[in-house]
Amino acid sequence: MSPTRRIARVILETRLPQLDRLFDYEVPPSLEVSLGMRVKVPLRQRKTLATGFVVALLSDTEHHGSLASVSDVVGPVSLMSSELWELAEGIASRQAGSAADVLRLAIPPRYVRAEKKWRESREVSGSVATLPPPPEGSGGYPEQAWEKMLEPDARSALYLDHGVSELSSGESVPRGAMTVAEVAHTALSQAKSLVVVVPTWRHVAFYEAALREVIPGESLALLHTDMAPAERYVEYLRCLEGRPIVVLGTRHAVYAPLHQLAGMVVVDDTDESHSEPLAPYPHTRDVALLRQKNTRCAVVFASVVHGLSVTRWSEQGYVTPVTPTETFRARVIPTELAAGSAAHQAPARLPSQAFRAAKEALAEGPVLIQVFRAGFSTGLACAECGERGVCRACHGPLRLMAQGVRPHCSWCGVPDTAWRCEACQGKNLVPRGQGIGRTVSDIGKAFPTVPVIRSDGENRVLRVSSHPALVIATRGAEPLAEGGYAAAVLLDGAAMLSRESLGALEDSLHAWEGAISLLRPTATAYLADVTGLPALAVTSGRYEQLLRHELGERQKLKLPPATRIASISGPASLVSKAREALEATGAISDVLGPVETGPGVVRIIIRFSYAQGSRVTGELRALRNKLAVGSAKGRPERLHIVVDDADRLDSLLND
DNA sequence: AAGTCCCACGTC
DNA sequence: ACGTGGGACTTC
Repeated sequence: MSPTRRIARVILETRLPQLDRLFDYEVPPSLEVSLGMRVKVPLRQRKTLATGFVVALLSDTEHHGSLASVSDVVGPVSLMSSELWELAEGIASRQAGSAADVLRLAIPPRYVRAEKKWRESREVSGSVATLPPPPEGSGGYPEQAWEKMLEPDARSALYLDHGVSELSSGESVPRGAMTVAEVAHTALSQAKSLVVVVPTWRHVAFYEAALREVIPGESLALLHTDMAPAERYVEYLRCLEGRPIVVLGTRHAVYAPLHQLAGMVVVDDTDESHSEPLAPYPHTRDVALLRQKNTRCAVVFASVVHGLSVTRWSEQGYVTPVTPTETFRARVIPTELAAGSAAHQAPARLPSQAFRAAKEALAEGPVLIQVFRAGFSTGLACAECGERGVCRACHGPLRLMAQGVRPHCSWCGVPDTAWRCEACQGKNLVPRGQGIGRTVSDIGKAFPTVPVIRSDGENRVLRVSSHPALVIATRGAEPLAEGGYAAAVLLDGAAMLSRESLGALEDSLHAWEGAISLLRPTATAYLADVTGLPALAVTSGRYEQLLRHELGERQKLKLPPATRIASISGPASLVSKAREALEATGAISDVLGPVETGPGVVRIIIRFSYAQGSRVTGELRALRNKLAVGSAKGRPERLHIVVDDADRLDSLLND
């Protein structure tokens, strides 16, 4: 045996759980193979070729038996750093999924022509961008706030300030985007890189404009899902060049391969777009946190109002709040709908006080009307007060499995025979959530002389001028008004809050505070049909008490994020095997279900503590890999596992 | 996924 | 005694 044996340890790019481990291959002398390269390797009887990434280069193997050889190199670029490999492995374990699936999210598909072009241009230009001086600080934050936030190992909850900033081009951006741009400038001035992860295309548009205002174009890379795949690949390659760079993008950007990484800024982490829709369903928040832990860089959660996860970390002292010292917040007035209205059946109408105020404000400029439109699942609510109907045993959502049948809990499957509303003791459950979309045309008719601008998911409007107009937008699609809106009316509050999702409260707070942040300092927002603690919180702009209260409730009811949770579904035999194995470890708190979700397919939900988290998900990953069977005919049988994503869990119930 | 091995069951 | 069809098993 030659002493200079070269062995490549490879993670295969395959979706098969049973191949979610490493394979060693001999490297033939004819091949230039380096760490992180994509290679072609023979698999099973040398008849099929698979691709994979080189995880390690070794001089020996632990494999007993002969090794096959790497057949070829796919491109001479090291696409996967050791850091990325470590991250992918960690996320796979955390989500009980395959490392290869995580790498598929992190590394864009290859485009040979784009890659060639990039390599040629790289040899020619080695230009170094000069950083302009820092922007005239919008101020408002403590001295050295950004330097402290970017220190190694720092974890922060940055409260973005309200308002609209105007760029030199005349375009408007949210002031928070300028704040983040200042942080980016600080990172570059330290010759380090920064990742800015935003939820949607809309955010990319605003943050790109803000960043271009303060940093050179060569120092900015974009990685978002709406761009052409070849372009995305080139941007990924630019990250690998090693020069300090700011990467702006949607959730996949959190994996951007960067050498001198100062930190990651995660914007609006409660936005549902941060939750990955592909297996193993990692959330940007969790990826960012693990990457922070692995590399000891900084992480910043930035938002106008924070959600339950960040609040929980803040309570525990795990993240440090960074708040503006001087800021403004528009006035908020809660208004009630006509007496006796029931949110679950009546279409939301404009409260008379808000109607009058909107009419007046329209003389001064644009008025925003925020509506909540559909997208939420059918469910049950108390006929008397509209409170959502939940199972008394586990607090899962109640559903009517068929017409005229007793409601069943869709988490634990137990029928609820004598339901009582926790809020008002009402006895009747009714379906809810109809007719909200109609509001839009009703309101338009009430203001016949003003232009009406609609902005929603399909019809995206980014900006409106300062001229009077009625801007009706669904939550999250609010255009930016030049100079800020003259007033805002926040409708459908009750429907948003009673939505049958665990994220309802966070979403609502975020939607409201986001809309309020778009107002002029002198303007007023009218919050319709919301009462109690939420109304108090929004009116005062102080959310801590409400969020702490909600966290306390979640603790009592054993709901995330106070506890960890995983849904396991698949063929009944596999699910019960997994259940037995998990119960035998003694590491899980309880099991809900099984519930039959299809012919022969069942689902259980397990709950477990954070302390036992890595043990449970690690075990779950091993079980999934072990129980996966490939059969030539019929669909391969495997477990489908969703970890910690209560909202995805809700949507799975609708399938 | 897909080829290989192996054992149970069937037929003469 | 010999075929064959379907499961389980393995993939460096």
